[in-house]
Amino acid sequence: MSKGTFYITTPIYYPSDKLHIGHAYCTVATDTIARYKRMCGYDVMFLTGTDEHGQKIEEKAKAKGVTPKQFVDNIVEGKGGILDLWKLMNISNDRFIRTTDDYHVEAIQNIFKKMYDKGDIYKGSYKGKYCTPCESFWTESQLKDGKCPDCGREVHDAQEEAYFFRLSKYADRVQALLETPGFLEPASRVNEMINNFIKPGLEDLCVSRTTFSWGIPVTFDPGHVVYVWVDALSNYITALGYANGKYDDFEKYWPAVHMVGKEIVRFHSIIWPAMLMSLELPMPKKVYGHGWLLMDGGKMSKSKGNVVDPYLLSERYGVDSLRYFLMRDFPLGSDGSFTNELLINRINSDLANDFGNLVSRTVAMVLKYFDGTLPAEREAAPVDDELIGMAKSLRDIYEQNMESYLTQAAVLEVFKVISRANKYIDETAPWVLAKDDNNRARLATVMYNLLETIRITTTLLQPVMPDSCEKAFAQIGAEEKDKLWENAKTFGILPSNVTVIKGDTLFPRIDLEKELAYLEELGAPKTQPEPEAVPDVTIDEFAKVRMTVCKVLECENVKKSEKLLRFKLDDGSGTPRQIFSGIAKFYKPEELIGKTVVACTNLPPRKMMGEESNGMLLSAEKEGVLNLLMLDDSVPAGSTIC
RNA sequence: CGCGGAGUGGAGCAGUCUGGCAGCUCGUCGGGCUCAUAACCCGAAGGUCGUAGGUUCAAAUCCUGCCUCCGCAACCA
Repeated sequence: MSKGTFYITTPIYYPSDKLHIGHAYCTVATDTIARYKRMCGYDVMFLTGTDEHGQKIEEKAKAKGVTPKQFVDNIVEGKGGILDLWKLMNISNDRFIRTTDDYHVEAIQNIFKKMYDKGDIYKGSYKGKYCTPCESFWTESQLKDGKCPDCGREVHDAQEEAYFFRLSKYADRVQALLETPGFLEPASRVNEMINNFIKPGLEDLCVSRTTFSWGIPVTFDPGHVVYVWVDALSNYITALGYANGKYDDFEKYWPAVHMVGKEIVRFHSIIWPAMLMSLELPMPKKVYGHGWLLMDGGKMSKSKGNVVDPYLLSERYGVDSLRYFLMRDFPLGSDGSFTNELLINRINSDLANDFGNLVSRTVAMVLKYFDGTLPAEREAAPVDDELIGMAKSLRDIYEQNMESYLTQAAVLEVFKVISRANKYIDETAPWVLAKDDNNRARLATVMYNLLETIRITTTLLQPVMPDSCEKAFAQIGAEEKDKLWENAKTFGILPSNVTVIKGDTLFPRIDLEKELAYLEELGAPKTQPEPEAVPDVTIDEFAKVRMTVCKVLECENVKKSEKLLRFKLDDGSGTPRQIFSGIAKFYKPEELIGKTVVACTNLPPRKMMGEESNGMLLSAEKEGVLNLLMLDDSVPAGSTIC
């Protein structure tokens, strides 16, 4: 029965925070494809996991006063954590990899060594470009006007050593791979990758760090830890047992289909293939860059307070409803906007009104007219043909779409048939047939055709809504064999004397107004990041901050920047001080000239839009609106705040 | 001239490659039905396809300019 193996992966997520609906979207899409492939008879390996190393987690853990491992353990395995979320959302991953797992660590060390021995990883010594305050080093091309891209300060020749991967060596082969039809989808990403990254020239990639320790140590050079690329991307092969003894599935499942967000297409379609080339392994079968869910037209982000909690939505409206919405409303390859209203409308119209209600009314009629069990007699009519025809041809259309990762279109086709079935009920008017006993055979035929249509559509909806389909099957009296893919293109699989069973409402209707009000109320506090505990500051620490009263001498917009204003200030020192401030949205430059403002003047200089900013103007902020702190003009420039 | 995406009835989208009566879902209005989850079925209204020009017998579709929105990048100390 097995058609062979199929290996599909999600990205491994970075557990520095709770996951949001965007992560859930990607994972549900991958899960749907994995379930579809299993249904078709493939031996599927579906992998997801977490990428747990790196500076950011090290810092977050430190701020919380726990070890990095404790920190990620809590986010991954803790209550309401990532594992809980995937369990709740019915994600059918076969394996879950954490980059802190022993076998992965071991494998990475082996892989690193292997690439080093081959000469594809070499120890580099910089000509320069180290930023001491940031403790970061940069490649020549990363520098902004020759200065640190992070803080804008001067960099100096660094004697820092680091390991590099010869990415440049594989540029031509990577380009050829990118141009291979079907490798990177949607195809529009191909040009983006080639134009932005390949054509300007690939530079060798720094693959080790010495500036933080939360990572996998380089075995032959303590002090270095493996940086994200090798560590994270390799998960796709280490999870199969490559270069480690934990599993032995590499030969069986590799190569993979990688589902990734469009922001990380670059790493998966350029760096990862180059690494595989170095390891002399086969290329991934496909990299699919899916779009993003946008909130009210904008990107989802914590700072915008528009992060949607998949946990909350799943629990309130049902996992399958959420899964269905994600697969139905968004074309996989492009962005889509997420709103609560769309979600609820979709659940009501498609799931409650069309699908759920079809099952409900059909089962109710079989119960009412035949006490639940159909008699064997049949009487066909021409009106049956269109419905039966659509139901029989549905599987092929569905398959075609699913094979092209057009999950949205596949689901849409299923619902066309569901709609047709609802129309069929009107056309045949079973309640009229039921009035005359002579119509028994005809009535039974109508009921049977409906049950069969439900069986086929439910079969095909299983990858998206596994639990609900199970419930629907139970109601129409389907047995295991009736749920199979092999039987989804045949009409007449249910026994002619099938018995239906009344069940609970599959998808209860949702009161739109009420729920929107509820979500809004809940959303406000819920989407705000938990207020970080504000640590106490000693008077000594506070005294370190030097705040100086300044008069605005000049103020102008910075060209090509929508946020920045450039200020020349009289800080009482005699030489004008230049400060940039991101308040262009709230003030016109001319209205600020001559005003008395306050600046923090002992911050290190910072490079902004190519120029130096020497300090920070103080503003009052609430809900994203900034008000520049202005003093009475009688306060002289150069006064300090104390 | 940094890179890219998008502007189509009230909302969300398809159609643009390969010109040929402007389509889908939701919403609104009218009707039908009573098996069903106030559901289902039928019908109607509603669009100068962002804008200005060009090519053509014919443009949402091809070409040129412009406007607006969004994402990346940058930046928001």
